[in-house]
Amino acid sequence: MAAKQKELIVQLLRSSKLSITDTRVKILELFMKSNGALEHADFEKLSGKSFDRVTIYRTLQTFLDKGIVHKIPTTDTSVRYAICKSDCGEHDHHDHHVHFRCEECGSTQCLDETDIPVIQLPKGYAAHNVEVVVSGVCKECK
Amino acid sequence: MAAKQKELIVQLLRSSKLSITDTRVKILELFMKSNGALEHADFEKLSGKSFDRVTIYRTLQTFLDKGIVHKIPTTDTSVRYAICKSDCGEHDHHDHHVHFRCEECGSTQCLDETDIPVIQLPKGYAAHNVEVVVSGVCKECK
DNA sequence: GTGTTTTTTGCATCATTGTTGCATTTTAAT
DNA sequence: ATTAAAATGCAACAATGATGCAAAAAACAC
Repeated sequence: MAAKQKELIVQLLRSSKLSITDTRVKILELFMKSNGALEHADFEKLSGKSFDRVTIYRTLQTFLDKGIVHKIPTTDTSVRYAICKSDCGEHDHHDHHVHFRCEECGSTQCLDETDIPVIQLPKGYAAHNVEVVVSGVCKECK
Repeated sequence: MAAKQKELIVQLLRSSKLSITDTRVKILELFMKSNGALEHADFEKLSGKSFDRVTIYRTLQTFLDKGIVHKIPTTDTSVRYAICKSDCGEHDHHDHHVHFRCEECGSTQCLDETDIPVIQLPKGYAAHNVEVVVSGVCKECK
């Protein structure tokens, strides 16, 4: 089980041409364990303070650069990251799914099955990426 | 012109049961002058440093509480505010339009004419609010 | 208008978040 | 096992935001 997951993580890092380090493996484990988005503070808590703040920042930035994770828009100063399930490459990164923020439990989830609609913009605007964040009550809290 | 705008601002503050102060009037003027979203740092710059940082924070929070402005989601730590054009009340606040973030000039605009689509969520989820942020190139930068 | 009460502001202080430079450690490659 | 490259931890710093409290300004009553 855990060994299998570790193997997956190693593969993922290899295919992104990243060295295998404790921090990276641990952070990816945390991503896979949680079914929602995580923010920086979560990693400090969940990892049991074993990693330096700065290392976590740099690790998340590296994962972003490589398209392993993506950011989710928020209306506050928090920065939330979710792991990319599908076809996010290093250079052409798009999230083709909706993000859901539960007002009860505060969790943020990726609704992978829910496609984002096509938005008809006014003349003169060119769209590269569309982010949809729905807030409400999730199925666990209902 | 300017007198007329001032009058509008006073009316707006009165109808929200807020006292008329220099800071509030100035910040609302800046909102009306700019056709996009503003963040805290903008007010410090645009107002010519004449107001205290804390006062600006508190003023924006007050406007949020009263439904005069709303926040726009971002993927970084910045918090962007836009003035509510339409039917945002104190308790039932919804933005029924799309936000556009230009990758060239960095501005964020409200596309008041562009309605947000209805999102079909998975079973068990209840939606209260939907935020759509499109990024790309705006008509000024094209 | 004047005086009083309430609200707002400015300042000092503190907490949190994120960044950078550099020495040390770890990983990868030979 | 040795060496070169990359990642980490630490110290220091900057930016953002919050809170308590005294001074100033606005609103209200007269």
